[in-house]
Amino acid sequence: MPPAPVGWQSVHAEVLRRIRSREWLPGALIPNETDLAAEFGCARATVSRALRELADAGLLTRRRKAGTHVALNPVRKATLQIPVIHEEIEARGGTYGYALIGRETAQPPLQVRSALGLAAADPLLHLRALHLSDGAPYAYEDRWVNPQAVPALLDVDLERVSANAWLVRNVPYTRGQLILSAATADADTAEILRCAPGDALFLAERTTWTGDRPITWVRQSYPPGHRLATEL
Amino acid sequence: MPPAPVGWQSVHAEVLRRIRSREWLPGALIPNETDLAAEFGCARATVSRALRELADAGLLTRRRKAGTHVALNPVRKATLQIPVIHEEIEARGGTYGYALIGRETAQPPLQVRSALGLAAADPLLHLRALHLSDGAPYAYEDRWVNPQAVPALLDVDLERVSANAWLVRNVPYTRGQLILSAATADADTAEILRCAPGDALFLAERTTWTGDRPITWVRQSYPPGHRLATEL
DNA sequence: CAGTGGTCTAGACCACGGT
DNA sequence: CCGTGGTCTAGACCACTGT
Repeated sequence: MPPAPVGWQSVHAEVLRRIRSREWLPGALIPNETDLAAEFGCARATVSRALRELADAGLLTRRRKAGTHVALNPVRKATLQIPVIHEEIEARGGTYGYALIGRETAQPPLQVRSALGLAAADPLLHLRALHLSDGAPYAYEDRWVNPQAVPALLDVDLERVSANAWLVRNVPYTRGQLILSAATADADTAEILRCAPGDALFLAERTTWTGDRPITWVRQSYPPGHRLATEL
Repeated sequence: MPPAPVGWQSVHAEVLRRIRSREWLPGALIPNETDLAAEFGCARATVSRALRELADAGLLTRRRKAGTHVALNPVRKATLQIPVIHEEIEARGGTYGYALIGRETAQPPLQVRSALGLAAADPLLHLRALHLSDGAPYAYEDRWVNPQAVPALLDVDLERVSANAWLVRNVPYTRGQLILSAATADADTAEILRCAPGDALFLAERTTWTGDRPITWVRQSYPPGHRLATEL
């Protein structure tokens, strides 16, 4: 019988086991790639692949010459999926609805200007919309779009297609920022979301650029009870 | 002069450029690894590495025999860093402080029992603590620990070392869940965080297991103004 | 069945950064 | 300086899956 096949996943699993079992303590130097390859009976590239994955996951720290150490503070990384709301709702089994509340060209407030890095007070396209799940308010969306970066959006029938969906498909971004926070509902927002003024809303603010050209700033407000969950 | 050196990063960059420039449209089939390797003048493994990174990032969809396609919905993934609060505060330039508010053994509420998957009403260690930045309340922590999974924690001087820090260093977890949400502050929490009752708090609830054995459930409440930011 | 991605190998050279 | 990780190569075999 030949020896059990050694793949990078089995090396990954074994190293992970040694870390979790505290056989290799936090901060400890582990054997170098060549030695591990000899021990596991595989090529160095295979060990390299396994250790790279563990380093990406934050469990190992790797430096040339210094070697590979077990991370002192296993960085807890959580990967959030930020789906298009349309799909987020249908994934939960709801029926998606969309209502455009307002569409105008206006001067953005300071918060939006600074987030987008716009110095001049150029007017932006201001869109307000409500996403619905089974007819009930799901999220209120307050969006500012730079028309210079997305001239074609002006010709889109935003009553039928949400700006969200259209932008995702038509304007690739190269950089984006996401900020999560909480805030109490003001009277207007409460009415739109059909909750009480003062209720705690979950906010997700996204800013996106292509290169150094700002595309859009959007704040989605979720009514009480909304949860954003992820596995660690 | 030899041709410019081709590394997987340059292949990555060029493929990314073609996707963003819409040279390769969403849904389109792109050339296979062998052809791309020939085009770029490098080994197939180099192309493979580049395409794998892009697939991991959600920009490409790869299936054997079907080939590699540009993703229709570039999944917007956000990787959140969940640091130990101690470091989170010091990274912002603040001085960390910690105060234990309560420590008792008690029956957990239903929410905690179900999150941990505990059927029997075994008593858990209940810890309440306040994290401070420069003396000001930074986050209120409500934690329930399964003493059967972590007997050694009973001997730790929790006045000096936060349970958070101790657990991170001493109890590796194999599975965890993170839930982010918003809620209004009740009277007790408001007093602890020195904010007004009814203020919107940002909540982060974490549940962790080793194997199928529950370790701890913790809810950290952040006062108004707290933001969790990440790059996309 | 056959095309494509997924992986392994053995060897090589290079870049970084402790010593 | 020189050990260590980072990467590339050319070739090979395998696993999955659409046809």
